[in-house]
Amino acid sequence: MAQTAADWRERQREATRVEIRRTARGLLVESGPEAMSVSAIARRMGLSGPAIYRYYGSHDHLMDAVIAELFNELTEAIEQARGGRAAPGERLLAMSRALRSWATARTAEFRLLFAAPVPEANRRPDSERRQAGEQFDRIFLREVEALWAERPFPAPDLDRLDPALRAQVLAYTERKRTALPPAAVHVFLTCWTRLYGLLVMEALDQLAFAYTDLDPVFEACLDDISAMLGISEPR
Amino acid sequence: MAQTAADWRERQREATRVEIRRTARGLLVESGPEAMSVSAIARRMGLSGPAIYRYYGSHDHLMDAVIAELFNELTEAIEQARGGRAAPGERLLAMSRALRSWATARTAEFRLLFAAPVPEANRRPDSERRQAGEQFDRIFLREVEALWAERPFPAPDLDRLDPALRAQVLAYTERKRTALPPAAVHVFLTCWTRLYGLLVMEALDQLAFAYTDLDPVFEACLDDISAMLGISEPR
DNA sequence: AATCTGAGTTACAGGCTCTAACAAAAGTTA
DNA sequence: TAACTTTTGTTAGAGCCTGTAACTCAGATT
Repeated sequence: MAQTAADWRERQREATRVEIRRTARGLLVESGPEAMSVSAIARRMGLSGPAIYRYYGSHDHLMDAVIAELFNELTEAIEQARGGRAAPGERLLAMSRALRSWATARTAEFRLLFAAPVPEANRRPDSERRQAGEQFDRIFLREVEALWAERPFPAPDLDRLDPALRAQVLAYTERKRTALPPAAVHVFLTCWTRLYGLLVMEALDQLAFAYTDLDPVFEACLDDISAMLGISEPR
Repeated sequence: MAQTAADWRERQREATRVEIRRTARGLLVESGPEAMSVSAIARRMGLSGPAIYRYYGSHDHLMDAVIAELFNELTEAIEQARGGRAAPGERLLAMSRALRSWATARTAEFRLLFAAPVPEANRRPDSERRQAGEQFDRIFLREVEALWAERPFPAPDLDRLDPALRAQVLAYTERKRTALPPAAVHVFLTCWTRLYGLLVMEALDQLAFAYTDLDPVFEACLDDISAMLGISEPR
């Protein structure tokens, strides 16, 4: 089917949006998050400020778009790292390391994604940003499902959990429509929170009081997680 | 000794500074961190903007002062919660819960302290802010020292640690002049990072994707930590 | 009483977000 | 091709912000 002129205009429009986001990200990396101002982006693009508002209705909307794009990029990087290796355990470790590589190589971006308060906007279930975030979570969940399918790891009996916690784990299990039994979901969430927490603290420099090099700290965390998930790491 | 007029002036000055910080904090709680602008603070105090600069040289300096004050307040709240109970283990749990209570009751303030990138300023070892932060860390370390003295918890042999990690633990042990053996310091840091990470993630709403109520999650984390530190919790 | 100091003031420079009104470019149609 | 419509840019400006400069004025010192 031939392209209509409207299609072409729309493509032009999208190209400009891409350039706006690219410029914003350049400023982020060079000069920090507060440098991503509408004015500064426009200036760098050779436009005058208000022109940007033709493409993004507000600074917040622009930020959401940048964040969603980064989420997708990160997701892709991790899927790349997963590769086609046989053992799900190894894949999971590779993915975790890829996540951290991304976080340390792109600290400014990582902070934007994870080390900033999740704003109201992200609560809207239809927001592009939220979608991107959820897809990101999912790739880890899927991998743990594969791991469980291949060789179930020890999961504590749900009855031993605090009822309030159990209810939330059940709700999450339901929501995500995962094949994993709730007890395993609980283990997954525990691991995930731990990994995630460490990376966020690192990104915020909040661990500088004790550590200067977090490589071995992260590896120790991975050891813990491997133990919980019954992954025997080839040392 | 009688007070000189200069003393009185200095007291006035300090009183004004206190009011500035109090006003800033009010704005923080009511309208978020970005509401703590010099202008807004002055406006609310019935002053004109530049007056504030007589008391704090820049917005950043003012923020540092607010943060240092909050650190001290938090430290005091935790020392309060420690109380005089006999068992160091119970004291540690009480302190941890007090920390979380403070974090959840005063989310905006907690975010300011822990969930924002540690700026350069905090690297200056003489900064009031850094001092306050270090004193905060110390109270937990001191308590673990007491715990260790009373009943040493199992600590893994240092030789089993990654050399890079071991070096950092040794350096930290040295720096803090603690009586704790390095192996125990490592356990302490692991526990602390875990607790800390969970609270920061909660404060940033980064766990909302899975949990709505973090009370039981936190308690589960405390269970883990108790196990590592050999604290038998009375259930 | 004259002077000095410190705390406040206004004015302003330069940044930001975002709206309003207008100009120019580009595509559409008679 | 000429006239019309839509889209994309422009400038002007309101109203925030941080921070500096220059001024006023009250209170303490000499």
